[in-house]
Amino acid sequence: MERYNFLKVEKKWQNNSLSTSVRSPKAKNKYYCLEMFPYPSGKIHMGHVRNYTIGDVIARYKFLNNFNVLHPMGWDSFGLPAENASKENNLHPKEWTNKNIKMMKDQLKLLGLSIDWNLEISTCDKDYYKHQQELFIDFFNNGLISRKETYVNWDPVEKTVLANEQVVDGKGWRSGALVERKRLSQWFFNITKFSEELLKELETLHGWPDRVKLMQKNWIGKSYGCEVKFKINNLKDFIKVFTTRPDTIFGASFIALSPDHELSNKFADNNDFIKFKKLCDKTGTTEEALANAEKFGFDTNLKVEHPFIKDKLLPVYFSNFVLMDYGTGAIFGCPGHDQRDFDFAKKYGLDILKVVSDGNDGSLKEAYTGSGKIINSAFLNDLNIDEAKKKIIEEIEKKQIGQKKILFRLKDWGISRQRYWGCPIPMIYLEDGTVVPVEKSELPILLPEKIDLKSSGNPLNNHPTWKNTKQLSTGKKATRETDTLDTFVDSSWYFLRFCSPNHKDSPFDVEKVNYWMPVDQYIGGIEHAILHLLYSRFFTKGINKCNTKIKVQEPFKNLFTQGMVCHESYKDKNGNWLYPEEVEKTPSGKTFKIKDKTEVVVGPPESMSKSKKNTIDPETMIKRYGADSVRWFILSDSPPEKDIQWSDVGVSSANKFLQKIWNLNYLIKNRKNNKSEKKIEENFIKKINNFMKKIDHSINSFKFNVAIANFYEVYNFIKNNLDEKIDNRIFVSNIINIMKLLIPLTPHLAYECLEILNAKNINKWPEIAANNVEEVKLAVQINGKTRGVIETLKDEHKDKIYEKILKDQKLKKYLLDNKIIKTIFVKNKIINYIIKDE
RNA sequence: GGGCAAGUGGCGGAAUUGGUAUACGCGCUGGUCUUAGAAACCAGUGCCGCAAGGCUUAAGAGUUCGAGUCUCUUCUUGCCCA
Repeated sequence: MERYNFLKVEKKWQNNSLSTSVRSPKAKNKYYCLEMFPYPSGKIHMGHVRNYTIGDVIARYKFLNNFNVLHPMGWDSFGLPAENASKENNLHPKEWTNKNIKMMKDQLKLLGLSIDWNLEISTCDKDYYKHQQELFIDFFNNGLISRKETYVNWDPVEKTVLANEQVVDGKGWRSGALVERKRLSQWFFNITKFSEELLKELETLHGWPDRVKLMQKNWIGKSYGCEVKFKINNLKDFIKVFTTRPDTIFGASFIALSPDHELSNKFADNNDFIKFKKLCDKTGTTEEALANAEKFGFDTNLKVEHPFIKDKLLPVYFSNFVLMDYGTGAIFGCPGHDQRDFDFAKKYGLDILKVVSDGNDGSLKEAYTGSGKIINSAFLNDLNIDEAKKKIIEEIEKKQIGQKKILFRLKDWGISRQRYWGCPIPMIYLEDGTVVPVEKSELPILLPEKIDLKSSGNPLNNHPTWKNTKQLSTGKKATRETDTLDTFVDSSWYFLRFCSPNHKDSPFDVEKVNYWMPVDQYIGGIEHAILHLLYSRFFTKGINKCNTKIKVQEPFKNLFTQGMVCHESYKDKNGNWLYPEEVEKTPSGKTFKIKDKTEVVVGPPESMSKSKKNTIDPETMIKRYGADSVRWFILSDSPPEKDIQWSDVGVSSANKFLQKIWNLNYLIKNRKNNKSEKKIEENFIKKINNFMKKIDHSINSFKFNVAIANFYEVYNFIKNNLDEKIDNRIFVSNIINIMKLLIPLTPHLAYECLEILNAKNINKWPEIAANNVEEVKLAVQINGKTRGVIETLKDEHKDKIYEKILKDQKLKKYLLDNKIIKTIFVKNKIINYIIKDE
């Protein structure tokens, strides 16, 4: 017997269109299978392997089930790492990126994926970003883009603006630097115009995990509240505040304004205020940063009148925890029932009033935000919170000092980045100050080839000539926008471009988009649950608005979020991280460094990351065990939505099992034609069909680990039946069916085995009989406890079953010695006798 | 602090959705083969017990003829939001 040569076989099938294409244009139904495209960092990692293997299983499964499958791949190839790499080794970002793409593509090909490489796109390619610029102009002309001067999160290390969601714990997500507030003029996508739609249509996404929908819902954050005007004492002016807790208005003890509130103009020359404002700039702009930061304020010495308590005056402060772009930039502070207000009141010695009963009589040690009856609030007393909200809003509206208001937490999407390696924004500034888009005929606005990335500041702005231009229609002098687009823009429409990636005149061929979209199955990491998916939904809606011929409303019909690939980490005695290949384990469980035999500290399994060196290189594994083994292992060990722990033993045993399948195939090929016996054959066919049903069901419902368990079972079954009295033609044809089921998981091995068995119509999922069960195993329970199992015919009557049970030595004693009070009978499943001692 | 998941052998995990708990794999134990090891093959493997049998799905209660699955309480872990 020849040993399975995966190197030879995998190469063979990776170059055979029978096994690489999943397109069948004549098929009745289409299926768009998409995995999140990678950033070309240089090498694929195990996360990619998992993501793309899952996608490949689905694409192949659908193809074999007679779908015309679109399964493309591309590169999210703009972004900062290319600039950093360029600084380090003097390689132009474009060259660095394209070199990485080439390497990663070669690696992906080793996995044997059914990707249609003719559709490949790269977002840094001018043929891609040209169309992105066109979409930008369309969005601009349709009022979906605006320019606003706002405070932004400024990353002082990367010297760029960060979106709120790129700020984690007050630090830049990539650099880790403390984020500062800076006032800048920025381009924004007006995603908030779709707040209501983005929220509402979540309900139509039945194929999305609930938790992703919930995360988006919370992110959009619709809240009902109310605006109230507080009259400034001795002045005619009002301060308009927004609150989601109008029910606590009787507990108000101060007004807090954002440092950017319009009233701040009055203090522009006040040195103390300027100092205070500088201090505020050190706090970030995220809600989280504001909540955690120490609260401080600046007393305006102004007072406002309480609208419902006669003669009560409230002090007005500027404070660092109120955001200008949420609500009106002003709040009333109710220290008793909001922790931030509580902290502030403590610091400045302001009143802390209780207006919602917490069930205790004593004073509050922290803000009480739970439910309870309203107290100390005149006409609101004894109402619960919701009733009080309704009542007070009525009163506020009656007094004409405010009204009910719906507010969203979602903010417009700032897209300006002060970087070189991104899509140029196709806008120009005329000398008279007007800002207009360039003519579409001028597109693409190309990035300059020569660029200085080593000086600080915005590289395009530093460029000697690039920004100088003229308005095409008038010939007027103009300056180009020198910011580039956030790379999240690039990935917000690539799934649409894949439908017609080579379409020249416009971003997409409408007919093809309407045929392929929506994506039937989108697969990627949970880390994109909010941003990428929300932006993509926004883009689809925006495109819809600009081009009414596009029919798609929601881009991703079904979403699957796979778990991470984890590995334990290793540290030597000096605290340096070690790669797994630098350590060795003794059978007793000790781990030591191979180099000097010193002991190593083993950390818990965590997501693979370069910084912790707990990575396993996919290419090394593929070369050692074969792509099929790697695919098999990564599918087998855990359900795909959960984290998986990488295990060398696991891949190795996957490899052993695939060798066993190969050996079995060889045995079948050379099997002698035994005398056949009809009953045995029928039973064999029935059993195989049951296995096929299980496997089909498992793959179809994304339970790949279960599918693989089913394969082990059917393997054991076939192996034990090799010498049975089964005609060889029947034997082989059934095995061929099983091998076909193997195609989605381990395509190379499966195609090779099928070829050896002379299978016909290889790319067709076998027919699986719906229900061929004639005999069933029925559990026999006594008082709810299972006491045995009997075989019965399907749908057999319970009296017959009773007769059968009486023939069973073990079971009959329970029934004959006792009185049966009741019988619960569930057809083909259980029979339960309730008995009583006699 | 709030919300959402989840908790099953030594380990990864299964359970057709309220109906035989622990499938399948890893590991381990014994055996065959081998000069030896690796590989391969065979057998065993939830716990207690010689056995008959009993117990067991984080802990406790409840609903039900019947609960890993449904309800409540508690504990633990993870994720998201503050």
